[in-house]
Amino acid sequence: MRYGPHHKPTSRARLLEKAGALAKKEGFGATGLSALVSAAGVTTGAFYSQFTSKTELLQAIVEHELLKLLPAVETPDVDRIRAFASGYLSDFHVDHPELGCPMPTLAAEVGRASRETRETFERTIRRIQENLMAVTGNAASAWALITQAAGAILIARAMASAEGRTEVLQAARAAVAGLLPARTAADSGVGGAQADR
Amino acid sequence: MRYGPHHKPTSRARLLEKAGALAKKEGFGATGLSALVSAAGVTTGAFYSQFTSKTELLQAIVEHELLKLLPAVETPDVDRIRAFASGYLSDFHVDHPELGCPMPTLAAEVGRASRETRETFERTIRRIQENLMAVTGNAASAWALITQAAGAILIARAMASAEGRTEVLQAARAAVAGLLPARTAADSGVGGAQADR
DNA sequence: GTCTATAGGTAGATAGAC
DNA sequence: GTCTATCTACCTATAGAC
Repeated sequence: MRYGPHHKPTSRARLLEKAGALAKKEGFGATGLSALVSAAGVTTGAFYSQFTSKTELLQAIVEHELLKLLPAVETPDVDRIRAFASGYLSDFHVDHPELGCPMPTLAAEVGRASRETRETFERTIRRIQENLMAVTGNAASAWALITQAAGAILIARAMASAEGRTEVLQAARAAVAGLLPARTAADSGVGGAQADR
Repeated sequence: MRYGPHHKPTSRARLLEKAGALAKKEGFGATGLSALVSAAGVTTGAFYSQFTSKTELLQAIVEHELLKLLPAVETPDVDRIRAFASGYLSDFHVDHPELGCPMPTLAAEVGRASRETRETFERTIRRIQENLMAVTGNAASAWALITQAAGAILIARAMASAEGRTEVLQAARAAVAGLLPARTAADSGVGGAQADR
């Protein structure tokens, strides 16, 4: 869907977007419902007209956030995937969890959540993995790409020093390169590629 | 230190061990202090005689749990590291967070914690990475080994189906094999290696 | 559908007895 | 050092007005 410049998103859409960002930044369980709904500019009354419980919100956020990653991997172009990985494994991503991937921030909480929530996670992450398969050529490398990238952001954020974070990110970039088809001798440029953001 | 059969651990030691297991299973922030101290068989009074706050407990748990991993990687023997990785990337580890590595369960919370807590994490994880370097031969592969393994457990636990979990673990095992020195043609056995657990 | 107000429960932390 | 009892604050969820 496309929206005009003066379109006001529904309460549900604003909740998914703003509460999702806050949950990624501060943790879902650690953030009170009042903070989550305030971020979206509404109150608990509006929230409970859209969701039946707080745990249902986690499920909706996980699906919404993972679907936002999908367009970036819907391509058979290896260079576009390389560029995306470069942006994913960046200092910016480490420093801005609220704008980034939900896996490093929320996957541990999903692992402790209801089966329904985990089914939503699995169904959606599979769509990402299937798209990556078109580039890696096999299922295992696509999964390894995902877990290497998510794990690197998870650990980089837990490090205190900028040097430590850089070491982790550099290592992950090299590992991801090893999981993707080799580059031809012709187009070997020196890094750069700011990726999608 | 070694203890005799009738040695009773100190309150602090029991808190680190039992509260650590519970925090890994249910999440640190999500678990109330009373549950954490009850798991150790003590009360809040005993707790506050050992720690000044709940957040200080997280820091102590992170250090304690990471140090428990250290002996397993204190070897230059590639086969022992391979065996350890096999146990790490197992169904058992996915199913028993309370007995496993603190990174997949607690790293996201560490990333949101105080600088002091993150410094403790970085200092201790570096000791593990330095030991792995003796086997991988370079710093980057040692980091990539860590982030690949932790990321795989993180994502496997968020999956709903046994099939999904198995796919993720298998992919990670293959990726880890690619980061370790190649096996000689002589000793190529078919998997197995139940590892230390 | 969304607001305000509030119910009932539990959180982290402290005080005083022993 | 460790217990029990308790403080204040905040939690999720609901009720009733509009």
